[in-house]
Amino acid sequence: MVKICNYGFDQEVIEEHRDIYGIAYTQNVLSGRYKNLIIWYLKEKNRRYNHIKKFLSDISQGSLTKQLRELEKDGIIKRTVYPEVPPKVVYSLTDKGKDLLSIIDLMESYGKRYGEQPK
Amino acid sequence: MVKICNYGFDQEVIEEHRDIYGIAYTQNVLSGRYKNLIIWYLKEKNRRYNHIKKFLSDISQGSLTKQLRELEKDGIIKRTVYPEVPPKVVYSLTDKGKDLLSIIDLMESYGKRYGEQPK
DNA sequence: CCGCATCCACCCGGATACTG
DNA sequence: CAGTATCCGGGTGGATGCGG
Repeated sequence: MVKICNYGFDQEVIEEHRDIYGIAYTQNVLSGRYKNLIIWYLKEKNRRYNHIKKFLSDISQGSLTKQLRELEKDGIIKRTVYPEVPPKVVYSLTDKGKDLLSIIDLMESYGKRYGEQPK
Repeated sequence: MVKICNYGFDQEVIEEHRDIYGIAYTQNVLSGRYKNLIIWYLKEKNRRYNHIKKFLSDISQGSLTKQLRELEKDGIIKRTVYPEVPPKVVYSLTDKGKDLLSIIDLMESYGKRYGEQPK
């Protein structure tokens, strides 16, 4: 059994289907209830912590911070602190993060096509 | 607070960012540890239950059945039962499911580009 | 304003045993 | 072969309180 991210596969399965590496990795980066919404929200422009918080209306502070830290750790977003009082923190997409936008854009158009339309 | 799939948003947020409907919907359809791997695996050809099981080497029977049922309920895959002994069940992608392949293909190439390469 | 630390609830997925 | 039924453990996200 070979470990790939959080998945385990038989050796022979891996040899026959090498593509699963890529899928597993991306799945890992995007796994998290709010991550693709955060990335999408940073597409238009950089955002401050509180803007993201208001956007994801029902997320808790603790959860938001966790998701942001993970995205930062994976190199998807960049965190910039302005040493002011009161503090100001701005999040922006890295190049690696911007490359995810094509995926999220597809998700958006797919959902628009098949999801229930808002009334 | 307006409910969209499993998310809650303020009314004004929704009015300003209607695209979140699509993202939330697609996220919902693909949420599940193994779903995009299953869809990708059905891309090449239709597969029997046990083939999928062997492909996802470390998934349990119960989990696999649950994921397949959800995908079926969302109209992503089709389940065909051949009334033989022993039983034979084949899963295939619907058109709605095939439309997800563009997303998964992008995930695959993204992961190939940024993920750690297998040794 | 933007966090961290802690604790907790819930749900997904895992394990096991059993059927048509 | 392809499930269903049941129970259980871990991890993710929620809630709250405190701090720079």
